[in-house]
Amino acid sequence: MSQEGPKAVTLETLVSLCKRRGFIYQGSEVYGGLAGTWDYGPLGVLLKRNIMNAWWHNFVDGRNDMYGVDAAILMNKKVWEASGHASGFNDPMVECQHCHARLRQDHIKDDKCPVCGTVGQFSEPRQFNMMFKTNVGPVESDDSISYLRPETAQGIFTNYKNVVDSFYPDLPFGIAQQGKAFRNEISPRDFVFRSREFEQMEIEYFVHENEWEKLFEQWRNDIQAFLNKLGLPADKVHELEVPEDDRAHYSKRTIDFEFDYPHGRDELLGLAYRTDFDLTNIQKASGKNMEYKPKDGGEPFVPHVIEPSFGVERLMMAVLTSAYTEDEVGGEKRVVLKLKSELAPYRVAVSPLLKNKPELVAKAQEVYKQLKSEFGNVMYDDNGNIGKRYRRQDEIGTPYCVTIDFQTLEDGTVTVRDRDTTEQERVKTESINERFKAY
RNA sequence: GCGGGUGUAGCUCAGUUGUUUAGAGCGUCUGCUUGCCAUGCAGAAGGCCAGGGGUUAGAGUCCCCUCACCCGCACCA
Repeated sequence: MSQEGPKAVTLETLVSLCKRRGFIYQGSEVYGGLAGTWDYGPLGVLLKRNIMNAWWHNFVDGRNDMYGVDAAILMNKKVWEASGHASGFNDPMVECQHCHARLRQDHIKDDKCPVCGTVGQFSEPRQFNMMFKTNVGPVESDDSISYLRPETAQGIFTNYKNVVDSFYPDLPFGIAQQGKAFRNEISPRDFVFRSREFEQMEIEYFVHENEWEKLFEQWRNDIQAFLNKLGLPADKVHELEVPEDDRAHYSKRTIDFEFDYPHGRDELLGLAYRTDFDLTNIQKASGKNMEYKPKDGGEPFVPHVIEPSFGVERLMMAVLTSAYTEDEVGGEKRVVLKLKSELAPYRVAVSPLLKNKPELVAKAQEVYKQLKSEFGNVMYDDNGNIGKRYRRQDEIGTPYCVTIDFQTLEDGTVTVRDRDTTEQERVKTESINERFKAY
């Protein structure tokens, strides 16, 4: 088989581009870095925000059954005790390689697993808990211990009752949240794919138990449609039906959506049916009633939950991987980020053809301000020569370049150059804003 | 966390058996170019050689430690 089509981008190439062009820098770089942390530069902020907005627009604003929340990162430690995250923090744990039970090492007798009875199949002892521990308030004591949240989901579950009391939504309905989460990963890897501080976009979708299968399928389709909208090619997205043995014990079905990253096929997001596990747990731990009272007077019940859970950085890596292309133009390599217009950091770049001609510069500034005041994410670029500017804008995914040339001074038209086709057209200066609303 | 590798300019990399002022290409900046897809010309800036400690008369180069990144393995509740 000959190698047809574009060569897949390497992780190294992507990391290099991200740094060089101001998307993503290593965290604390001037001090030698801090493993598992990454900082977003001017373009990275824009791209990341565009991705998060696209998600919110698609799954929250675009639906009539969704509510947004933004919970605190610091939470009462009882949250993590109830959820099971806090167990094993103080004691070294071993895992039975056979049944995957996690046990305190000092509870093991005769090297035998008390759960399944297997002998001598334990992993090395270690701290399994990956939560960052901190103290709330000035006095350090056991009572003041809190954790940076290792997932955003609990912030939704703990507000479930608040949202129901405020809005009395009909079932099914969902609560969505975007926000940072923290995990003290043993080995952060693969650029921003696995880091210690990351951003999640999660939905807890509350349903009646009878409906979960139907609604799970709907979510599955909605997710695929969304990924497609972001420009991820269908042949790089894979659904992995997680077998029962690998699922969390409370989950009756989980699909991992995987993507072909530069470092290989790996998880992009998860869709899990979590039953009523979380709300029931909170009900037990807090003593508060988590039941939903049907408006038709039916029996109250604890809703079941379908959870689509996205990692922003992973989605961003998938978007960048999908967008990266290398064209051959006259024997020269042309790097283009073929981002969807709504995701591109800059909507359009404006240049004077030559920067030492005051008439061109003045006109270019005027057009720049005209576009900037309406769209915001517009770049002024007078660096080097026009060919280089086009190439640079290609590399950061700017869909259009507007060039003010000598003809502009004569007839008021500007050149609009298309990123993907490199074709140019002349557009009247007055209608230039209209031209870029079109996306 | 274990094993292997790497770390020199913004990026990609040279730098010999240890020796004066550390190099290239690209990029960046300045000026010129009626110029449209990495154009051409002239000039410039930019490096405590990842950090720390040793060996040596002398260290980018040899040794030790630390940090970060990459590749495997393990891990990813």
